[in-house]
Amino acid sequence: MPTHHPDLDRVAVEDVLAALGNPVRISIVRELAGSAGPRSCGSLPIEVTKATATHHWRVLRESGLTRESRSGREKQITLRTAELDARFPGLLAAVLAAAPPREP
Amino acid sequence: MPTHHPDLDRVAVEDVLAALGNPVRISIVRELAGSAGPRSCGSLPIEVTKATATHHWRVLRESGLTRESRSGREKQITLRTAELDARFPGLLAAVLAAAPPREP
DNA sequence: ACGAAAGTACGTAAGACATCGTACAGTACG
DNA sequence: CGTACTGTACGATGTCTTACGTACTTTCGT
Repeated sequence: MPTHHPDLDRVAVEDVLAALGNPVRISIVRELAGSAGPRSCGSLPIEVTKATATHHWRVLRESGLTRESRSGREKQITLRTAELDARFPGLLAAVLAAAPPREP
Repeated sequence: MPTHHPDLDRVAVEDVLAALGNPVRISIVRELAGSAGPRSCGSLPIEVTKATATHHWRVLRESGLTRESRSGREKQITLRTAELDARFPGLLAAVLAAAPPREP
């Protein structure tokens, strides 16, 4: 079964938002956005176990945010930046531009 | 205990996204955005029971998306549009501009 | 004062979600 | 070939979410 990547035209914005509405996943997305181009999964700074990471990668992929591919034993993951901006103009940029919350 | 509205500077973007990542809530937000100004809760087209609606209104309020007030026995609810745009520039606009998914 | 209306509080149930450990599969390298 | 490495599959578990019914509070009309 080849890995499935949804057609963005069929994705609802609330599903993208739900995928982004998780601290682990948004940190992955920020990391991917920080380095234009594919990134090997192993190089992502992740604070959960491998099994949990796999789960989050799948949620991101199924929501249409990322694209996955395989090279050797490593998985590569990319943000679908251009496609996302065509489907939801300005959304990803606005999310990525968000300043962190004030602490106290 | 007066109703609490968070200071948006202390809100993390992923919490706003999580609040928006639900079909009932995003439809409330779209409705509020469609009519600039406060809206009485009873006038919102909602497809859940009153108890569930109360739950969603609270999630929206606690995430910083809406402001609530009381007039008589009716509750008024507003989108914190300007504040949100100052804290997360372009985010709400991008979300609201999203086209619905293609059906088939 | 009484009854209807608008929400809320509370308890509860079903389902989704995040997380992990362990076992497994595929690939690379010696 | 055997071992190490990368990630997946599966199953378990605890927590969070969504949803509801019912009972209650407050407020408005009459």
